[in-house]
Amino acid sequence: MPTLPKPLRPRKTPRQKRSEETRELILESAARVFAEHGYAAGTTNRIAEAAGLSIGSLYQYFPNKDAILLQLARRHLDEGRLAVAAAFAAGPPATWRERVTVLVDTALSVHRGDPRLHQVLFEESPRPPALLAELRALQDDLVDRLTALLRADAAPGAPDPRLTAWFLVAAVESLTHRYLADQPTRDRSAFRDELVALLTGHVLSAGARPAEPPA
Amino acid sequence: MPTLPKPLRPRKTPRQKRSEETRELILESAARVFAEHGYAAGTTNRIAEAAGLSIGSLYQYFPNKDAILLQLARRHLDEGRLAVAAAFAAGPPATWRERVTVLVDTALSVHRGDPRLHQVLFEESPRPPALLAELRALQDDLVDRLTALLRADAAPGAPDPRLTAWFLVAAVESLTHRYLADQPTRDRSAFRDELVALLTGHVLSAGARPAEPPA
Amino acid sequence: MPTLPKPLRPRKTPRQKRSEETRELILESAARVFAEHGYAAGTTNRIAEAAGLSIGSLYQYFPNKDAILLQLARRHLDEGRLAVAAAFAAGPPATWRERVTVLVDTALSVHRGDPRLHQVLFEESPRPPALLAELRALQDDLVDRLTALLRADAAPGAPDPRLTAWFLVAAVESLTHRYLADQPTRDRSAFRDELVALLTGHVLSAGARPAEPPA
Amino acid sequence: MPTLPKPLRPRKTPRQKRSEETRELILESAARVFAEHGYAAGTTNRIAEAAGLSIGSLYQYFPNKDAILLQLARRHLDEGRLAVAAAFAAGPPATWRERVTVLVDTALSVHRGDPRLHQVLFEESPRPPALLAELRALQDDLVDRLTALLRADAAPGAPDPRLTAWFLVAAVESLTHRYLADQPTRDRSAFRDELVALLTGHVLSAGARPAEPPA
DNA sequence: CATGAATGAGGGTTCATTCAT
DNA sequence: AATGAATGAACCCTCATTCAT
Repeated sequence: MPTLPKPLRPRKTPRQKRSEETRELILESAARVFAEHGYAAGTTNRIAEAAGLSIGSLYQYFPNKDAILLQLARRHLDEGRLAVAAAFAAGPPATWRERVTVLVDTALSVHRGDPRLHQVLFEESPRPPALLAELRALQDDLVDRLTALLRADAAPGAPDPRLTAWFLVAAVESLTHRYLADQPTRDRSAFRDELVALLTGHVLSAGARPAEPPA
Repeated sequence: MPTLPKPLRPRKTPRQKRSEETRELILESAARVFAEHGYAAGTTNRIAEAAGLSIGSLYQYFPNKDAILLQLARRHLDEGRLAVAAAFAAGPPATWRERVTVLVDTALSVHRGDPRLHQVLFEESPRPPALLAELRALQDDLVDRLTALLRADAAPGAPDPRLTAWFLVAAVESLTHRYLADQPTRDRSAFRDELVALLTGHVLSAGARPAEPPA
Repeated sequence: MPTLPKPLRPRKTPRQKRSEETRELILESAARVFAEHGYAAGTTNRIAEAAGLSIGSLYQYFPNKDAILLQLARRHLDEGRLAVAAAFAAGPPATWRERVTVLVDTALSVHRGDPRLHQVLFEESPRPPALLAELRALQDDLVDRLTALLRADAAPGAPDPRLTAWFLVAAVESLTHRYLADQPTRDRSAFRDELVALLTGHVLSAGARPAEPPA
Repeated sequence: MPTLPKPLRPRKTPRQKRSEETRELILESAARVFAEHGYAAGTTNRIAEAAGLSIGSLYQYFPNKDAILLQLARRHLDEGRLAVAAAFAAGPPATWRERVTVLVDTALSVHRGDPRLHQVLFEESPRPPALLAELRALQDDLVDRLTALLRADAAPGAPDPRLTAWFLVAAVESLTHRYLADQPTRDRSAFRDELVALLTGHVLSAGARPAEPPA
């Protein structure tokens, strides 16, 4: 297609796109503001200001403060869902060490953004029941998958595999979260290795057949 | 009511004591209110009402809302400090299984009160830097003690004992907290046993001399 | 009981009474403000200012703007109910001229306050269904009473007495209202006489037995 | 010609026919929106949307919200003026029954459109003094005409004919309005007949020579 | 002329805090 | 000390109006 003469070239930033960008801008600003100030002090005016917009403009993109929050939360959730799906896309890895590693790496990548924001979104803010349900569903799905794997490998007399699976999921999430907030060591890979070791060891000793190459 | 003749007037009621009781009453009410409503919706009026006092009286015992919060937080901290001190009072227990068990039980007992209140106090509310520092100091103290013990037992080539100690502390706290919020099983002792097993196993395999009586 | 020394005499303006006075003050101010500015522009801030109170104080007496409005409206309604009840307390007057006169005088006294306020309360503002129902019930009650009287006197072939009763009620209210807003003559009694003549004549010619002393 | 106050001057002289149509479209949409939502909630955005225009376009046809309202109000007034003029074009009808019938029918046809809109325009909205003056002028004109007719027929000792004329006008308008809002009977002609009877009877008994052909 | 994103004053309401009694 | 009425800054949100494209 020949380049049109300048005055006839279609305008850039068509409406749709421009609008989408502003929404994005607001969400990013809101993420920063909520992370820094928490939910209650994360005022819509502050968000608008952080986005370089007037308060009126903000309300042309979101019907109210909680809608911004909800959108932010759903994104985090979707990211998590995607990560879990990706991790199990081609079937679970063969060894528990690998499985745990995938979990840990996924958690690290999902939480990288900002642990404080995560906290505000999922603990401090008013969470509509639908969101809570989604959050729990996501966690339960992961626990279910891991429970199934544990059962497949279970030695007789092993403890409740569902509880063990819960420990895996909870430990990965909680400790990753805490690490990012606490930073006990600057060396992230040391944290990663220790967490993988902690959980792999536990799963194996908890009765899973050590279908692993000897360490 | 006619004024009683001076000699019969009851001996000046220990003002101090009465005062102290009112402070206590306010703190307890505040704990309930914050746990139920969160920080922002935990209004001073609600607290006063819960305490059966007028708002004016409340402000005669605390200069402002955050002072109530701070006091509450410091108490939790003190409780923790006390628990740690008690656990290590007569020297640490002999085996790692026992040491971990003490940690877990302590955490369970400290958090039993109300995990939501704990969250409000240490995550949702505006925490003055001084409080944050104390919180961190308490945790660091515990990490220090455990690091020392780990070093004493360390096999050559073991991973950074400070990181391992951090894992112990963080895992105990985070998972206890999460358990109380999540309740994956009603059976608290199952949770306890699994957590003890998880951490004991890890410490030992992380290089601590298995100076333990065979399980 | 002996007179107590001055400083010990019980304080005047006990809590209850003072509070009641403030409520009253707010309602009066609101009436003025609504009458002058209408519903939308009758802002709570303006009302507070008119009452010489801060906005915060206003909200200690009423939970929101519409509660003030509702209270005002109910008062008007109660006044109306009372007036109707009073008018018919000892049975209706004997002649239609007297009956109509009572209606007109009642309407004049009820509307004397401020016809614009009446309008704002019952036409311009968001009226909760319950209020509308009360309003209609009041009117229907009056129409019912008059219908019964008309039926008692009805000549054969008279028009629908319910419609005639409705005309009586509607005309008294509407024209009184309009008179007060319009003031076509300063002489209120001229208005009164003409309205009484208008309606009495109509009722009689509409078929009611002229059980009246010949004019 | 004196310069109009700026905000009320039409923004441009519509030269184009298309332009005139768009103005019309906006006015119709505004009428619907005001009638449905009232003045305050009848937002310019809603009007623009109802007209299928952008808010920007709306402001190219009217300088502000109140200009739309004013135009709408003036139209109603013009309609009324026209109706009055038409009714009296070939001289007033011969009998008072006919005269009153014309008044009532005119009122019914003028208000048929939408009584709620009428209310919004003339009672709920901020009415510029100029509009109020026009409204009153229109009413006064009608009252004047009727007063003249009454005087022509007046028996000695009749009450103030101006007041009687005012009653005629006010009753026709108010009761028509109220009937349309209240609908005490579905049968419009019953209402019409009763109103005509009410007013005719009054005029005659108020002293007008009964120069009527026997009904 | 059309569009619709942007603006910001202003409205209802809450709540920590003060102060007269 | 106790009381609770009073205060007003600050919050969320709406809407008439403007302006760059």
